[in-house]
Amino acid sequence: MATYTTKQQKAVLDCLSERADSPVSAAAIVDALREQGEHIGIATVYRQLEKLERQGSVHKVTTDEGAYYQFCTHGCASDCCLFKCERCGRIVHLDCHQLAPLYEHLEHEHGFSINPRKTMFYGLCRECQEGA
Amino acid sequence: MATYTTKQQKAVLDCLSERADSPVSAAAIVDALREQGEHIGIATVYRQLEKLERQGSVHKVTTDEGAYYQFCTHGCASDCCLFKCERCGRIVHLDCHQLAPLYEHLEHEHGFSINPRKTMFYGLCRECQEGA
DNA sequence: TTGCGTGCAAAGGTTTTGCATGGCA
DNA sequence: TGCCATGCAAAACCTTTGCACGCAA
Repeated sequence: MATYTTKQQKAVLDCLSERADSPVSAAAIVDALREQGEHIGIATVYRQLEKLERQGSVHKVTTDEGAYYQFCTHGCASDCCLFKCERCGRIVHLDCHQLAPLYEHLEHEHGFSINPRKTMFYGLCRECQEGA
Repeated sequence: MATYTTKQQKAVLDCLSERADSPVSAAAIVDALREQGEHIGIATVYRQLEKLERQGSVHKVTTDEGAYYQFCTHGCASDCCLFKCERCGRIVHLDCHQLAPLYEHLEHEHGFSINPRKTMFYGLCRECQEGA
């Protein structure tokens, strides 16, 4: 199956790569592109996101507020995860050298091989803890 | 505000407690109760789940396939998390003594206080790894 | 009897799908 | 020119809400 390069395709990918490492929702992509004067149907955005996810350029992460997509610059090695603040809703990409040994332990002792790209920690970020 | 004890309320709670520690969707609760001959509207189930969540007897967890609710027998201390297999969809409650030090590290070194009740690891369970 | 809880249906939000048209190769 | 990609609208889900009625206290 051949695959064409369209301007919509490029627009979605550009939009994500400009926001590398910060997850964006499909609706936010449509809004961002509209501000640049590009009108793209949300169905197209979803279809492009699915395609980008299949080819591995973009990661889909699921939260308590719907799906987010992120263009990942680094290789998403075994020492990262995602964190979402339950108060402010911010999602951050968290790198921590202590994750790798944990993931290894979970794999060898518990039989679960972890996908760091989707793994999501919930809690409160520093700012929201202070404000609480 | 007074609160009444209804048979629907009891049915939802019983259904969850029979499946303690394994997350169940709202639709699954309706189905399970129907099999017992109890017809309960899904709106009622959602309303009961919300109430149970507010009073802390039930935890709501969000996955890539919608919300699940679980009756938690133990205190959900700082050494647990949830794991969902990306292949078979099974969700398990994972207790691991290595989680507590990680959560502490994330709190003190990264400023994120973790909520183990909602934190969700994704990956492959042992069975699905072998079958892959 | 009072008013909370229920059921049904409708509404809301997000994501997917069908179909005719547009545009890349 | 072929056929993949797009856009729009409709459909499909999941979850919430409105409203009249039922039922616990």
